[in-house]
Amino acid sequence: MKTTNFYEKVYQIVRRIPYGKVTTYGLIAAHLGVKSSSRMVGYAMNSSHSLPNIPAHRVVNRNGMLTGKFHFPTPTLMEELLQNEGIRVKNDMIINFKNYLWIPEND
DNA sequence: TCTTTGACGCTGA
DNA sequence: ATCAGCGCCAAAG
Repeated sequence: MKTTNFYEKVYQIVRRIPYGKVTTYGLIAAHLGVKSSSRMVGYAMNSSHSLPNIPAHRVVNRNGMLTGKFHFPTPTLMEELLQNEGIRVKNDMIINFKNYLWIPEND
């Protein structure tokens, strides 16, 4: 059957993001083997609101910038959640982003 | 069925 | 180092 598991894969990875950690669209896409489709990852997240336990706020772009914050119920919710996890956000950007960066692995 | 969109990333100037 | 433009690929209308 080989349907498009793209979204499904993305959701699984995002769900695996540990508390206090963040990842990027590019890393997720790369993990799926389609690093060129980094945009699709974010697009998939758009539907993530339909599913629970999808910490979309832990997913940022490769610059560590909260690009998708405007897509949240409130544009401040995303940084609020991140800061709530101990991640410092300044100017919509994660401080020491690289320090909080989490890379999806097969565990 | 075809067109437009899109929470990104990279290369070139 | 900074700015701008193009490319990717899948999903929804």
